[in-house]
Amino acid sequence: MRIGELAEREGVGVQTVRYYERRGLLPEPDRKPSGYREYGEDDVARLRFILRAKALGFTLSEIGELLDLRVDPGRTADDVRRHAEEKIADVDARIRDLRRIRGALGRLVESCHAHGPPEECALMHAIGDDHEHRHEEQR
Amino acid sequence: MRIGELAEREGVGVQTVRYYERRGLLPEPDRKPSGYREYGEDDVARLRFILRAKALGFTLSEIGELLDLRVDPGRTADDVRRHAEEKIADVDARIRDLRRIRGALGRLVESCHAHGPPEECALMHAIGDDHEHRHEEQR
DNA sequence: CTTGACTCTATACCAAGGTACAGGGGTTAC
DNA sequence: GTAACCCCTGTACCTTGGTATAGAGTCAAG
Repeated sequence: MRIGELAEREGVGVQTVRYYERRGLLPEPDRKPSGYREYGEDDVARLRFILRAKALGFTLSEIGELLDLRVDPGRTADDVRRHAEEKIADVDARIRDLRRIRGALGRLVESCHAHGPPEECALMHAIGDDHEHRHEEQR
Repeated sequence: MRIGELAEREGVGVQTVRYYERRGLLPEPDRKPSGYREYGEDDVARLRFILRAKALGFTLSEIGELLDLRVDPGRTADDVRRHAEEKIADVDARIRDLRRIRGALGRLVESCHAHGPPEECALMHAIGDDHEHRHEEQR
């Protein structure tokens, strides 16, 4: 398929697809004799992964690192494993924080069910009551 | 406490704190006669919430909406409930996606434990095998 | 009573992640 | 063969979320 179809299938602009290629997130595709880029289903899957990971708060650089965990002759399995374990710790921390927010939102909805004006909200405390938190996380 | 102490306690710059105030994420604090901003523990908690939510991929605008779910005379409980339910759906979707990535990373580490070169990676499929996905999510 | 570290406002600048031309060529349908 | 519509490269521009700088006031220690 051509770039327009790929872009439309994932709901982004063609410029964005070319931008991801420049950033090294998408591989340089084969070209038709005309010079047109030619994509396959693998590219759709890869683009989809990029978009969802982005919505989860990963930067494009981090997404690049995630994608680089894939087969790459010249890297040892041990190296890949270490990187993957770092990412796992990061992902686990995000899930924990999201669950706290989720819980607080749930309680907020509960408190709104019966009585009139909304109650004091536990949202901030949900995520703030943990003092041993990673400080490098400020993107 | 003054702005410098607040900023240092959460590991950001004073400019950032003032920027959040301009964006309406932090309330305008009381001022000393000198004009210096004066902060309390509530502000620390609120700032911490903002920073963590940001690391989870929420934009500053979305964080504003989350914070606005708090007590605000003039909003009905029903209104707050509806907004909170939207946020819950969003948060649940993020947790689902993160768990998929987490699972795929876990399998990747498993595959690296015993044998030499890393195996073909299921990372993309982990997050891509679901065709009824929200398309407004492209931030 | 001055020096150094902090604060104030206002404005300018920056990086990330796109998005929009400009100028040119390919492709397909009539 | 000529519209209408795609694609190409290259460059310029935009928004978000800050960060830095300029010029001036404040505060505590010595």
